[in-house]
Amino acid sequence: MENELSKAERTRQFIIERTSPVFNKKGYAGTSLSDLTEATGLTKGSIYGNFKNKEEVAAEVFEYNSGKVRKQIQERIQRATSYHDKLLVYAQVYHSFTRGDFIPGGCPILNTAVDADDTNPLLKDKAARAVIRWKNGIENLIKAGIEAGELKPDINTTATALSMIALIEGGIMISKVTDSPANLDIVLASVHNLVDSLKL
Amino acid sequence: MENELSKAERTRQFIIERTSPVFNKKGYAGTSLSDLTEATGLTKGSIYGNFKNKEEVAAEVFEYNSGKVRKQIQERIQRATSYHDKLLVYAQVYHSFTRGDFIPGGCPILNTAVDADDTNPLLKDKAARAVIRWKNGIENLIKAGIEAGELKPDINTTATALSMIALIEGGIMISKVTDSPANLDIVLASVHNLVDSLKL
DNA sequence: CTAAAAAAATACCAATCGGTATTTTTTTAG
DNA sequence: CTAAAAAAATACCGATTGGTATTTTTTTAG
Repeated sequence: MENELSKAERTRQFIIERTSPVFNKKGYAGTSLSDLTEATGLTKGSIYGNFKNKEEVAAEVFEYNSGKVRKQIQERIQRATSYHDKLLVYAQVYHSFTRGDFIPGGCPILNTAVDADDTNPLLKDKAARAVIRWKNGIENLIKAGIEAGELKPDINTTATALSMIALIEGGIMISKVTDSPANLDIVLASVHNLVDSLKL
Repeated sequence: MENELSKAERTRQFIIERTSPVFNKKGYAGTSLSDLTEATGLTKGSIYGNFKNKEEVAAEVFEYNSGKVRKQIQERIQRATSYHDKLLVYAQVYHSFTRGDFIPGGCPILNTAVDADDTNPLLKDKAARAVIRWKNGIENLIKAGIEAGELKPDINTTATALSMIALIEGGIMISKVTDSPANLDIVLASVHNLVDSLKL
């Protein structure tokens, strides 16, 4: 066998990839087993041979979707030279969100958080961890920027991080529901201004 | 008959009131007909005698929930004397959101927008109209504040309105998923700062 | 108080739901 | 190439889904 991945690993990944847009668009309750068989071309027996149940597929799909966004952001942050530019990456990456279909259905964190916060503890916990990780990432960038002498030393890091995330997620919600990418641009300009105001 | 409302009108309203927390928490697909009969104590026949289908109940429930929030805000805005204080009402009202259960399940606009934007055109349209109405309300307050000589004349009204809404809705999402009302307070403080910065 | 009208309950429907036991096919290691 | 192991397909399960036709009960107007 040439492939390093077992058949099981490969179909698991295949199921996750194919069903990821469905869960992100329709939500957990709105996605049925027949949606999964339709999206994959596989049968129920095959899906249940690779996953314990629907919830396990949804959980792995969330990790897949949110990980995709996170890696894209991390990559761009590494390429950015100043901490100011690193912080701007968030506004830039989410700009492309409402346009193309990098992640069909929009931000998986927003979708899963709202979908699961009153219904599914497992998915809620995963969404919460993603938010906290994101917050910590921004805070650490700001702190590093301060230590490097690039940013103002008196910044409220937590308030800045949470406000950036809130603006982005709220902006995505607004632009998606109003079918207006321009609305997201306007809100992302506020994120841009916020990041600019951190500079010394 | 003492009551001015017909029996049909009264049960219609009764069904809307009783099922409103269910739809707001579980979403459209996640709410079943048996959830509706359970919440009301009525039978399916009774519900379908008063509503065309599940979607019509959900649509009226959204109007009920979002209207409840809107009226609360309007009432407080009328009592506020300065335009600065009127704009602050938004931050104040949503503060109580994550605490008590004024609207169980959180902001109906956020919930319905995210729930319906890829699945239910009717509910999506209602959520979109609610967002736009909210945006126009803020814009009109700012314009009136400028004309009254209370606020800076060079404010970007659309950007300010959309950023306020995005901050509030994003903040609600964050605080609900992380089970931290403090996180909402932090974001609402940013809204407060934003409103303060509009003053002459 | 009564009779017509309206509302609610009962009983039912096919379709689909998430999930499992079993059989068939494919992969894998020797 | 072969045989054991694993994966996928088939066939099935009871429960629930949204919705309707019909009957019973309640409201309403005179």
